[in-house]
Amino acid sequence: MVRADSARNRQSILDAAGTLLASHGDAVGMDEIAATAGVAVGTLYRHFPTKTDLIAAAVAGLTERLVADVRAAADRVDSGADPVAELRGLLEWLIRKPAADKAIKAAAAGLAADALQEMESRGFAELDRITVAAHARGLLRPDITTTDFALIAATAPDDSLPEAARDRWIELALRSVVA
Amino acid sequence: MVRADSARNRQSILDAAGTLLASHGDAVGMDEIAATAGVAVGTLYRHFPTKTDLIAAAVAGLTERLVADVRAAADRVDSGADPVAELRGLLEWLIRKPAADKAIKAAAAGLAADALQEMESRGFAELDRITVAAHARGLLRPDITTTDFALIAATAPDDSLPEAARDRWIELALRSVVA
DNA sequence: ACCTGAACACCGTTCAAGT
DNA sequence: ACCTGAACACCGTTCAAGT
Repeated sequence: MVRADSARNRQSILDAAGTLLASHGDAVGMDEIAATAGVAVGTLYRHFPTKTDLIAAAVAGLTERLVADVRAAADRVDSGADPVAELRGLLEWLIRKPAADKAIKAAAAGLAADALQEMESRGFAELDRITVAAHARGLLRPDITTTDFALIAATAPDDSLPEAARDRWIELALRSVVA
Repeated sequence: MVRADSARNRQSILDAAGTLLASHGDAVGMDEIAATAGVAVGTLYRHFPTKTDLIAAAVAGLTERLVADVRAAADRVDSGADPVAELRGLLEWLIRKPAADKAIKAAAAGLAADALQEMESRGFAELDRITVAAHARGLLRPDITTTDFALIAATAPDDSLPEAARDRWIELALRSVVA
C-alpha cells in the first residue's frame, strides 16, 4: 500500500518533469524540477534514482501516444482507408510532433534505442496490421516487412532539418517500400 | 607570428583530444585532456574557448576524410566504376566507420548539423560528380538530386543498430533512388 | 603574448536528521 | 516508510600571478 502523499509526489514530479523538459530540454536541473513539483530533491531521487530514469519515465508518455496513433491508423485501414496514406501520416506525425515533445525526445537521445524497443514490443502488432492490409492490396514491394517500417521510423529525422527536406525524406522513404 | 610553443601546444591538445574522445567519448574531462597534452587547463581554454569548440576541431579531421573518400569514389566513377556501387560503398563507410570515429561522432552529437553543412559546402561538388555520372548512364530515377544523397547521408543510422538492420537500411535507401 | 593552476560555479547525487 | 535540504563530488570555466 503506497502512501497517498507518496503517490501524489510521484505524479507531481512527472508532471513537472514533463513540462520543464518540454520547454527547456535536457538543461533543466533536478533542483528546478523538484522545486516545481513542490518536493525536495531527495524525494525526487527516492522516486527516480537517476536523471536518466526520470527522463525515461517522462518519455514513456510519448510512447503511449505513438502506440495509440498506430492503432488508430490500423483501425482506419480496417475500415477501408489507404494503408500507404496512413503510413505516410504516421511518418509525418513522427517528424512533426509539437516542439514540446521534440524537446523531450531530444532530452532522451540516449534512450532512443530503449524507446524503440518499447514501441516495437507494444506497437509492433498494430503496425503489422497495416503491413498485412497493404500487402493484401498489393501496395507494397513483396519483400517489405513490418520490421522495415520500424527501421524507417527509427531513422526518421527530427525537426532540425528544414521543412522541405523533411517532406522529401518522407517521399524517399515511401518510395523504397511501395510497389 | 605565433610562438613555437603555442603552436606545439595547440597540436598536442588536438592530438590528446582526438585520442581521448575516440576512446572515451564525451565523458573525458577537460582536465584530463589538458594533462594528456601536457599543458594546464587555462592553456587549453586559450586555444579552444569551450569544450564544444574543441570537439568541433577534433571532428574536423573526420570531415576531411569523408570529403576525401567522396572524391576518391567520384574519381573511380570517372574511370568507369559503377556509380550506384560507389554510393553504396560511401553509405557503408558512413555507417561502419571504426568505433573510434564513432565515439567522436557521438561526442559531436550537437554539432551534426554544422558538420553536415561543412561537408556539403566542401564535399557536395564531389558527390555531385557521382550523381551526374549516374544520371548520364540512366541509373537513377530522373528526379533524384545530389541533395537527396546528402539527405540520405544525414539520416544514416549509427552502429547502435544491429548489423542486419544497417544492411537492410542501405538496401532501402538505394531502392528509393535507383531507376 | 602565452602559460599556470588554484578557485569558482553549477549540477547530479547522497545521507543524516526529521516526521 | 517517506520527506527534507544541507553537503558532497565532479567538471566546465575563469582569472590573478608568473614567465
